[in-house]
Amino acid sequence: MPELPEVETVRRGLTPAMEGRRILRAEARRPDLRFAFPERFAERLTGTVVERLDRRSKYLLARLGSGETLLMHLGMSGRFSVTADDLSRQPGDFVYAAPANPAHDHVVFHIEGGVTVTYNDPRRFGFMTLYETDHEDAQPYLKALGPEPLSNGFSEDRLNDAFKARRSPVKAGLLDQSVVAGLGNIYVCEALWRAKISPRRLCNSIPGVRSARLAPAVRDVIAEAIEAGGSTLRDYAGADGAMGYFQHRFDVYGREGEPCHRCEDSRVERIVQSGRSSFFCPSCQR
DNA sequence: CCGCGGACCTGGGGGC
DNA sequence: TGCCCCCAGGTCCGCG
Repeated sequence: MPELPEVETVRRGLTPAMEGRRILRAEARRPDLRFAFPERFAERLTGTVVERLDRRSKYLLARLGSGETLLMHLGMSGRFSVTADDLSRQPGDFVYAAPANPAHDHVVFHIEGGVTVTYNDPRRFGFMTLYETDHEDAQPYLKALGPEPLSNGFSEDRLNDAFKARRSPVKAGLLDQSVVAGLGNIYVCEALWRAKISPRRLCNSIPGVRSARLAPAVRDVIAEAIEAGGSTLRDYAGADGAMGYFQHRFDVYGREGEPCHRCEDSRVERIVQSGRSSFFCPSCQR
């Protein structure tokens, strides 16, 4: 579920349920997700107001009145559901259906106004932690992140700098969160298709004409995916947490054996790179 | 320092 | 129907 566009979609969905509201009670129903929860986790959340809900890369950052930030990562299978007494009455408000298996409801926030936000994560690759907001520069998960793909910090020049001395395949280069933050397997495959670059091509051969195609391809696919996710918020109820409808616009991801959308005489191939599937058109991606 | 493979978990789908 | 293997949107750690 969660690359940058999905996490941004979740952020927008959770905002009306959480922002400006007090957490009356928090429950951690087990001692850990991927990692142990921090000391007194539930107690530190209880009674504080969520002043703002931010996102950095694939991390959700709840700014708390206590001076701490609650950092949340959805891993591979993390989902939030929201139930509310009154939220669903407002246009644009956001209510997720309850997830399928309550055995994996690991964290529950009881929020003022009759709102309940539940974190469900079957695989438990997600995690949550708390840190002093004033010390965010030292936060280990955030410290090494590269620029947001939609920010001014991400550009053709940025790719040139990051890739010129790098010998790994560009697929791995774009998955490196210190190069550009927030891409995952799907959007890397899609961006490389748009830029007509083979996932096997080495990073150090990207600077130049290919960076000039790749930077806008990354930006465009992320922006379009956010747009697609945002426009289908209300359809999430009862469905997979954050797919939006961008899945119907994939050009290569999950399309092994199907025709390339650019060259009709060629079919999408799947290869494995660093243990993960890469989908690409061997004809137009070089 | 870099790059890769394995580990961490559970569930769904396909093949037999 | 049951079982087994493969696959999955992420990240960290240890090895070479």
